[in-house]
Amino acid sequence: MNERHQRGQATKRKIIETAIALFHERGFNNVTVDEIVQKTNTSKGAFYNHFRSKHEVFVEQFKEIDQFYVDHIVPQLDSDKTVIERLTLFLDLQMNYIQDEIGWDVTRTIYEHELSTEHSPYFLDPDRPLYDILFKLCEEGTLNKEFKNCYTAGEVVSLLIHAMRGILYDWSLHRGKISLVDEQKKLFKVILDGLRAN
Amino acid sequence: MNERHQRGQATKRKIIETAIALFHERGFNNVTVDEIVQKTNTSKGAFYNHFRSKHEVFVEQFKEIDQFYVDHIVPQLDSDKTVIERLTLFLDLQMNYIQDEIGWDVTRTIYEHELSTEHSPYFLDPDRPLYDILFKLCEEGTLNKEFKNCYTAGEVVSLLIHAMRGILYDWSLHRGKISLVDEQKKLFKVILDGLRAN
DNA sequence: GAATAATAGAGACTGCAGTCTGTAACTATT
DNA sequence: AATAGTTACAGACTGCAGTCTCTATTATTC
Repeated sequence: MNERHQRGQATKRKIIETAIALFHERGFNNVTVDEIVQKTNTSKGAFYNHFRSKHEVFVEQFKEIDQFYVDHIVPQLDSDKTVIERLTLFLDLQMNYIQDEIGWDVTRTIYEHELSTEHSPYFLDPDRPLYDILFKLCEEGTLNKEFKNCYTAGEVVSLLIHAMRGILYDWSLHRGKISLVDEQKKLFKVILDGLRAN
Repeated sequence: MNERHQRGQATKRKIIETAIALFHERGFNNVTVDEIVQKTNTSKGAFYNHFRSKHEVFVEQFKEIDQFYVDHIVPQLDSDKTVIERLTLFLDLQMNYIQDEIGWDVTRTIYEHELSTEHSPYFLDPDRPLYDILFKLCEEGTLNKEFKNCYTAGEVVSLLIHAMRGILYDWSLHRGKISLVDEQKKLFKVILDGLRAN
């Protein structure tokens, strides 16, 4: 149960790397599975043995996003700051990262695929680190009474997630021609103003 | 410039009606263009003469939504009320209509395909009645000083649209298992609170 | 009204994601 | 070590959206 498996993983890795490079170069829709397969000297059989769809290769890249949050953003959230300040910082760093490192085409592809009926979406996975990060922050915010007391932590998280989705959706729809970072700043300022206890 | 054109329009109508009925019956993805074409005794040539894609036929149905806004919601917006009250009412009636009459699966399909089309998406059509409705309301709101004076009407519309997209996206993602109407109420309450001049 | 242009439509064809069947190389079992 | 089971992979094949070319009929121009 080893040598064969390892060769398999090597093939998978090779496909991921090649595919992601090609997608980045020319866009998801302009890269065919046949091309990926040819460039990696593998086959359709190999490809679909490791991935259920062309989209699924993207999920690999997408998981980097949450990992980045955990590794690089959360440690920067200085606990001297108020929860609202920390949320603002988190959202700002998050959107900057997505805009600069992930790009609208990858985001678009993920948002499209998550809606497609076939497989159950990663966005709804309750174990996604993102949800945990936000929930902990919001919980602290409700305890601190930073938020109006009619909102529970869970409700605040839901609101923020909805807003995030909307911004990222529209940014993808506009093919990056609106500024994710600017739009995010405006929307979350309003939302956090609306949540803040007076 | 007449008889031929009329026959063309009749064909187009026949295709729309048949297609929408089939989509409703078995879902967008389970209906093929070949089937539509066969059932209407037309051809691929006819179909793609009238529509640029299969999705475009589907959008016809979605356009009803905007028509509904114009015909049934806008007239209810009593101008005695403040702009914020009118916006709240508009959003409430809108989401009720989408939840009850359009349904999450149609919404999901639209949201998915708006991201995927090569052609420019209906959502970005600046002539969509929705944008005009919202803009006029928000413009009045800024003139009235109902909103904090740092926001232009255009910015307020953008915020509302982002929020709407996020809510509808998540509702579709959850396959209607969250209440569109409830989530909408919570989110827009916060946003309008955040926008309101003190 | 003859000649020319325009276009609704027919249907064969292409491109590509995803499936299906087969196989060779490996692993597990006895 | 012989046999049976497993799996990474190959590549032919299918299904379907969308394109291309061609035609027949209607509109326009002189």
